[in-house]
Amino acid sequence: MAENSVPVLRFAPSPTGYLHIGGARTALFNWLYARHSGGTFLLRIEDTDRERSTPEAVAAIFNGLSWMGLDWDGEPTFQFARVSRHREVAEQMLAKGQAYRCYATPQELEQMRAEQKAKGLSIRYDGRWRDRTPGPEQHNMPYVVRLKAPQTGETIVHDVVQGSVRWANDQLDDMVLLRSDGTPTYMLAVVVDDFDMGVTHVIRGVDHLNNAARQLQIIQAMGWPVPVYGHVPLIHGSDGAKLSKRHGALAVEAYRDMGYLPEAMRNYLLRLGWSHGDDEIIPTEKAIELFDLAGIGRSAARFDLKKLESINAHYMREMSDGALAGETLAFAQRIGPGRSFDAILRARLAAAMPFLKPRAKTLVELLEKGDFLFISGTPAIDKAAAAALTPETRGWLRRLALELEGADWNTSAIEACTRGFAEREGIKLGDIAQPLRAALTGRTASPPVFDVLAVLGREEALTRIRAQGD
RNA sequence: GCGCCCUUCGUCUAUCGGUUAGGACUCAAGAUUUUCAAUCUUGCAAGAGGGGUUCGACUCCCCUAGGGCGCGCCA
Repeated sequence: MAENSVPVLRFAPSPTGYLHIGGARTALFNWLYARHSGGTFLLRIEDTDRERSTPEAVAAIFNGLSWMGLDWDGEPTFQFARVSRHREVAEQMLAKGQAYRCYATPQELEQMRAEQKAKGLSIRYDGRWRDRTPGPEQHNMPYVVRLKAPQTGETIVHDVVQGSVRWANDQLDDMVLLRSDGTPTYMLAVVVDDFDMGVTHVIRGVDHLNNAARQLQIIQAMGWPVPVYGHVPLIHGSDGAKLSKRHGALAVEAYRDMGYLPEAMRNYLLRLGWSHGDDEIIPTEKAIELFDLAGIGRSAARFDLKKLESINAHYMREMSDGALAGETLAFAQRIGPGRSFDAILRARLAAAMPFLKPRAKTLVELLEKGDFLFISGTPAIDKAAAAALTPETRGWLRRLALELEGADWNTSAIEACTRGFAEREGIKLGDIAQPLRAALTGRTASPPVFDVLAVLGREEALTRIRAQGD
């Protein structure tokens, strides 16, 4: 194991779809460890499956990682561009007798598997061409190159999260290295690329644990250094089943559009499977400082939107008013193209932020709760708010507006004025506060009314109150 | 079917043989309050089952059950 060198980590997704939650966490762990250890974080696009790889998916991966704030070092590697190198390694193995040509046809193999299944045997290649020399009838026939894997003994993967996992070699068959069209398989490509890129730590999902054994056999055949392996548990849906489309949002960009902050996402994903004592809120900077491979747990975690929400709410409250306002506006413009905000609206939002942000768990909710800020004139009055506007309360509003005209326009002055009004009218503050809130926001729940008055400004506020005054 | 992995409150987790099994989310109650939040306080809630090992097991071993992953000329 390359212990003395600077760690080289990589994230190697195949571009066949969006960047999903599980991939994002794998990328996060790799990134955190690289940043923690002063190592390198590389990105490799595994696009050897020409059928399923798309440029859109490549873009989605770039965008997803960028949104997550996971920056990679150097230019991304595209695996397909390296096929000749992969082939070269396969040829070397062939020359050294560590691989062999197999002329079995797909149909033949299919039949073999069917027979194995019928007999209740485990399904694996039976090595029919392992020690067979091709005869004249094989001349010009298509063949694949297979690894001549050891048949006795065992292959042991020393994994930093799973421990030492061992397979009896007779459980592992001779895998295909080169397809009949001369292109490399994933197993070969991964090993060759990791070696060429100097990858020292392979951190990925447990779904690759079995692959690690097979890849290790190739590495051993080539006499290459063995990377440190770490196979992290998968993320499941809230029902405990494998995360799939029926669980709804899988793409990280979907969470961006639901109004989650990348920092919150990082914190949440980090805690899914990794812990540091009782720490829950771990900002990225702290995470880089603390992250270690030893802290990764072994069991699968369920995705819990409520907790993500809670963490997101925390980071929103922590963010400075100006920064959050900027974030919110940018978000609003992205999800609602064409929506623009003039300087007055921007200023209003920033001013309202201190009492708006503790009331929202996502940017979407923030925008929704603050919608009364973005309109000019009378807000739409909802049903409950309408009930607060009776002939009697409308009368109060009309008279209050008169008094407010002369008040200083800041929260405490407005409050003092209103309290004085209530006292003179012989009513409780709450009696006037609710109709006032209804007139200003169209709702019965809102930030403190006096703050709303202050933020809206004298003109706008009085217009709304007068509109509801009888 | 075969191989490998996993199993502490509903969820994420702490515990690295000796704790009243801790924290967080959720939920409930209370405090605060012009509403709703935020905040604070309190509460509900867990070692899958069965065997061992040990003076003593959530922790170590075995079995069972449940769940997951893999078994392609996909990655």
